[in-house]
Amino acid sequence: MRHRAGSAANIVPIERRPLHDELADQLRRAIIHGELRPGAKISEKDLCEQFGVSRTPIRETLKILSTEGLVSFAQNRGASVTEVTAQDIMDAFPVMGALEALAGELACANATQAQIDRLGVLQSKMVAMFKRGDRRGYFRINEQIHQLILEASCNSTLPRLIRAASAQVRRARYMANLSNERWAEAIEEHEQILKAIEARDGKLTSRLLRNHLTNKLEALKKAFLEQVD
Amino acid sequence: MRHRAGSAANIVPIERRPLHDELADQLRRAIIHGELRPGAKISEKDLCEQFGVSRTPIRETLKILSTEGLVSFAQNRGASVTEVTAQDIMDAFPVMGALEALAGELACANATQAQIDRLGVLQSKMVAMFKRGDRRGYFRINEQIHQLILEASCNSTLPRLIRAASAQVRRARYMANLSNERWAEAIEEHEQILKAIEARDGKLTSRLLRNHLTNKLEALKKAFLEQVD
DNA sequence: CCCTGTCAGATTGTATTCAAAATACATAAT
DNA sequence: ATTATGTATTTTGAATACAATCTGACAGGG
Repeated sequence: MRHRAGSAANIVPIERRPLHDELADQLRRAIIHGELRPGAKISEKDLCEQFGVSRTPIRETLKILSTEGLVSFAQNRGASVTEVTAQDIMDAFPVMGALEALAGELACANATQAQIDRLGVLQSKMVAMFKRGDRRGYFRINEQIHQLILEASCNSTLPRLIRAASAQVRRARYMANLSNERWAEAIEEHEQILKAIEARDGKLTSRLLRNHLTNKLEALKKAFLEQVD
Repeated sequence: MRHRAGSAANIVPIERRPLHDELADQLRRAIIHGELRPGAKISEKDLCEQFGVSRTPIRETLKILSTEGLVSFAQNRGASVTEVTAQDIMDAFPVMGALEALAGELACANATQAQIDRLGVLQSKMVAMFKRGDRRGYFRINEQIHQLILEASCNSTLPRLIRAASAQVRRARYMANLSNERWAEAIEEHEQILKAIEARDGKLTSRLLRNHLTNKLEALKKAFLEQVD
């Protein structure tokens, strides 16, 4: 627990985030989930009406998302959701792979035992989700695992970068379904990764994570080819 | 020549960049060069007066730099130049190393022969700068080389990410001087990297680039320890 | 003397307004 | 009919205006 205020229970620090922050989260989510389609024009006026705010925070938000690569600007012609070609998505995977591999390697060196234990717990939860066939739950735990590895890496640069790269990869998830075979494979890969981290074998962890991303991409390619509807 | 307008000579498309673009470039440079010190408060009003623009584009610019990690915001307390601890800078190097290594590996697979030839030319120029003792010129060519490798990698995600990571690394350059010994070493390393790319040996290129960054960091650490003034 | 509370001034966050450019539409010319 | 030109409308880019929050000084009480 981070804050303590007297003996009162459930005192939680009130937080009032700036509008651009809140807006960025919502728009980011909408883009990643595909609710805003690639290439779709983003009208500032429309957004103002939807969110009930003025153009200033909207414009600041769009600048942020633009830097993150989710939104593109055309001179005097406003913003649009960045188009992603299949190539763009494929490009994102090796980069993500390199970064996650590094995170894993560093985590082997820097993780606390508590963090490694927690990884084990999450892994079990994830397997439970798999057995239950709960895809949404699986993805949630999966993200928590990657997040924990990231934290354990104790590197201040990685989070920002991975965040910047992951958006495209996460977009991909919403464009093609996870096949059952691939799902089982992924679970198995995670099992190995966990073992490698527990053994604090940096090189192995690194290689496994890179392969994990490569396999993810291969599965995605296949799913795309089959899903020509 | 990209445009042709009748027979008139030297007709060049006029370009008017948005203010936030121009501003971002200038502020980014100022921060990287250390003209704006880490931790320094950034007053919007002051910037308005300095640049002769209103607060709107200034604020958009600050949001951009904030996403890039160069500027930090405190709730209702405005922006300041992001503090970098020695640890932060050290953290940036392995990340940068992983990304550059990937860029090199991909470049080996995807570079055109023309690009590789051009790398050779740049390498010669860089050696010339070294022999002349022209540090500024050296850094300029050095950046062009890394830029070219990046282009040759034909990956759409890498440029944005490397850009995001490189700022910290480039900041470091302005905080400690390049020793003559390290300079000579770096030239030699570049020579090897070039050879590996010419041989299109992806694995080797990758390893050399990662080491290059590691050595850069080691040299930096040493320079810092000596420079206790 | 230190702590607390209040208030003026300054600064940031957001809304509104003004200006410039792009699009849409109507009209004229070939 | 089709292209080109001129005008109106819309939308973006930037500036200004207003509101909320913070800073710091100072007064009064413990």
